[in-house]
Amino acid sequence: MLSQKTRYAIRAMQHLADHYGQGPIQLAQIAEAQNIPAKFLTTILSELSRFGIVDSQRGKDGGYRLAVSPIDITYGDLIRLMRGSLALVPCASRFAHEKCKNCLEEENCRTRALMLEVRDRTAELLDGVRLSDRIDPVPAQADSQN
Amino acid sequence: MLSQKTRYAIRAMQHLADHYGQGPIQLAQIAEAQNIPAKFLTTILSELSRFGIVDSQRGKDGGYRLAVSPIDITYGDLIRLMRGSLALVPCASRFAHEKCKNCLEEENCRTRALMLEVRDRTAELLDGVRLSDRIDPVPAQADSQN
DNA sequence: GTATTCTCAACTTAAAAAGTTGACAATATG
DNA sequence: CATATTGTCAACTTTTTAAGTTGAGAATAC
Repeated sequence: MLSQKTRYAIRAMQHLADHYGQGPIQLAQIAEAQNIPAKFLTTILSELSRFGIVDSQRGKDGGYRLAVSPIDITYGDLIRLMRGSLALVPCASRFAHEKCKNCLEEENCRTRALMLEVRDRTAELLDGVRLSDRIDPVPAQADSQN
Repeated sequence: MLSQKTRYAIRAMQHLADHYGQGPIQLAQIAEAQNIPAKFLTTILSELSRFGIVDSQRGKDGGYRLAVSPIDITYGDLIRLMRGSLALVPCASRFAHEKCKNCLEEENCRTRALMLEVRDRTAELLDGVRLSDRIDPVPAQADSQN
């Protein structure tokens, strides 16, 4: 599962993408529109700013804007940035590879191949959609198979 | 990421699958072979036993065995059982659907469609591999793209 | 009846996530 | 330059979840 913080970050970035080219957007406005605790958003936006993916401006009429065109930011980028990896297990991460704690040797791991496949397919999907894309919302019934 | 507990559960189940039809396997043996803290494994196996997916037998020469043929248990099943869902966000879960906390309305969520796609592709992969399958281990270099 | 093995709720500890505080730094404007 | 506005950031608190342990008990075999 994505953390709440990651989800907030995604929504904040969507908000900035939706107002791309319209000058700086204030934190308070994003917080309100996206239903994110303002003080917490502070932490998140500063982080994104340190990552270089948003620019900030202080003082009156300051705020935040994307440092990059929304066409150049994928959901995969955001998730990797915030949570470090798209993989289900540390040893299946491509960018943040790590040995799984208490595991047997990777060479004879029974699930690593599968986990790598999952991570690759996930990446394919998440890297295929950009902040500039407006995705059609899913109608409510589409998901009531349970 | 999968929790440590889920990973332990998977390995324990693999161990039982590998010894399917050979009578009950003792917890201590699984713990040792799979490098899982024995006392913690106690909790995990009891849980799996309550789920009805393993059978247990007490007393001398007791132990655990799969309650179902390993051909009828997929990795998807195990992960769903242990962590409740395969999805990245609560609202994209098919079996444990839930509203995402602090989110906007699902009807105009910008990522739900994508998240549902990810969950479906993940499920397709994870439900396509069974405990009876021996997967070829991935050679160490295959993953060194970083 | 005793040794063995699983059961399970209650507990502890540790770690991560979520969120807040408050002092400070940059900028705009009068 | 004074002041209001807005972002910065490290330190902190609180809450939640994960990880693991304890110990008394119940079933079974011999």
